[in-house]
Amino acid sequence: MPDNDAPKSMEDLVALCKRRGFIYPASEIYGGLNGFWDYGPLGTELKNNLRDAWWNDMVKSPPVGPNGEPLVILGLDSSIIQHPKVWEASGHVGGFNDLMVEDSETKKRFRADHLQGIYLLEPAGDMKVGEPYLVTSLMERAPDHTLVASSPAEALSILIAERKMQKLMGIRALKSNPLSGHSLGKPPYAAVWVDTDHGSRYVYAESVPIDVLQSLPGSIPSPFTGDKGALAQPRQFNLMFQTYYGAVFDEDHKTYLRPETAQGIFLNFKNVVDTMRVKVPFGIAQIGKAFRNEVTPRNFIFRSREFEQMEIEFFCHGDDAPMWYEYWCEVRKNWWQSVGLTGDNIQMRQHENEELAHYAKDGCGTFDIEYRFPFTHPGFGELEGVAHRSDFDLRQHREHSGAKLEYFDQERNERYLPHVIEPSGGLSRGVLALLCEAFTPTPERKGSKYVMCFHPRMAPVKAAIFPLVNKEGMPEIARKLYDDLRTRWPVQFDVKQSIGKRYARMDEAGTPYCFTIDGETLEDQTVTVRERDTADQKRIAIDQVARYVADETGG
RNA sequence: GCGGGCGUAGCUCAAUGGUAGAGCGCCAGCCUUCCAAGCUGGAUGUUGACGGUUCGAGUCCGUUCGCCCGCUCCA
Repeated sequence: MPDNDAPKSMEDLVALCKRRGFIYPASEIYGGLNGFWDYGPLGTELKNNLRDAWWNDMVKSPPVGPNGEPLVILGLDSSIIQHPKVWEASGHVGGFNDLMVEDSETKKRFRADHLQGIYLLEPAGDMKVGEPYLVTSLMERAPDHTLVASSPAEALSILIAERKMQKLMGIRALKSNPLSGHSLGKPPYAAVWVDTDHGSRYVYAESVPIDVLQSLPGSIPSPFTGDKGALAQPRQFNLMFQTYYGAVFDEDHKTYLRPETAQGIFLNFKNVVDTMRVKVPFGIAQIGKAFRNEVTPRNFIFRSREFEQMEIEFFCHGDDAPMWYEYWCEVRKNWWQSVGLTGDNIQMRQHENEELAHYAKDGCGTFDIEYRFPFTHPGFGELEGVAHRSDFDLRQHREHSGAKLEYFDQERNERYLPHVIEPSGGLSRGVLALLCEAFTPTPERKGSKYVMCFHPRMAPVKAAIFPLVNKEGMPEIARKLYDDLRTRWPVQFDVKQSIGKRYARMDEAGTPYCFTIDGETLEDQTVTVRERDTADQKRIAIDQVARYVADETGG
């Protein structure tokens, strides 16, 4: 079984994935494309198995709810390309078209051109000319030792009002009205003549130039905390893939590839309610591709630019949201364990307030289900987030589209926007977690260097059928067994080379069972079952093989 | 995005500026009665890409793409 104490080698895993047809670098013959990967034959089977298990367990046969009744979860498959206004309503467009600066402590962002500083024109004490000491921005009011304003003039008027600020700058008196203040050349938008401990001088405010932000990020205090050194380099956050619909590339037809599948569900909430005879609480589920221009794609398929999500939006009354939130955290963790992620490698983690996404601010929080990947070891990486999105999305779409999205609850005799609990899992990341969990070096075993210990339900190939030797009627019997099994499962038939080599090949593919026809089969109609993880063998009747595979693989 | 390392056969790696090779794997045949056994034969390369220097570049120089590590980042 996997040794969970030591991190496994990602390099070796990536090599095995390519060698055995799980995952290839995308566009490899052209040199590859950063942030994209292709699934090979075995990887596709693996991903399909994980996807089908989710769809079966969440949609076709959903879990039982707190009241003992099975939940109602309905499937959906919405467009990857949606109306451009969707992404304005969802909040994805707003913050990400301009250069943004992020405070690494609070995770808050502001537009770089909204960052404004108040400068001294002459040295005063420790302060130097041209270096920003107090910083303002358009963001909401910050802790008391920084200024927040929508314009330099406003910043200065706050400076006038706030005696503490004056103290920080060594200002004893303001001599002129800043709002009628001096023009000081290239655009100090406002200035004020002040008395300080070191004499009289100008103070003025202007946007902090981009090159100053880039060269001196450590010297600029954060507008949120006033701390220096917390601001990251300003950068363009073009998170979404732009595209155009229609044959003409015209700005009116610009839209985006979806960065999450969730919005398609919100767009169809009303359709589903109107057509499917459902009552709140219920869920809508969707599996599909999503696209994000990640700043730094890395760690194999963990952060790629094209990936696949498995999302449920579970609609409920706001009062019941905390209960459903707890419920889904439990259901989803159990599910990941059921597909083979067990032990200490999986954990739940509550988000801190600062890291909550924009849509989750008002909810009861976000739980991450995390997996200890080799590249995060001993830390963990996100596999799924269970978030309370409150009624944020339906409210946004109601405002932007004008559609009536309220739900009328007959039992409560109340019209309301449902709240949403969102278990949002990464299918691609799930595949990676399955690969990492299964990947087991076996230096002690003579046969194979690696075994992929997949849960039998997830294994891309369920079984292999071998004649022990390629003669004496064995291949014919093996072939008949193979023909029988292949209509129900992905199985392989192999007569070539030594039996040990064939077992070893199946170990690397993660095939859980090998059935071998040997001399004894000819006498008593039994075959050996060779188990992947232990290499143990036992005999079963040849006519029981199909039942054995069905029992062991859950199908 | 920054710094460092690395790109040669499917994989792991050789090859003073002078004819691109080995092992493993793969394929075929033989052999083989349970864990990459053995024998024989075979296929496989735009040396990541583009340009430059040179009589001649896998090797030197420049650019670019990709991968790995550390920062950074990851609404």
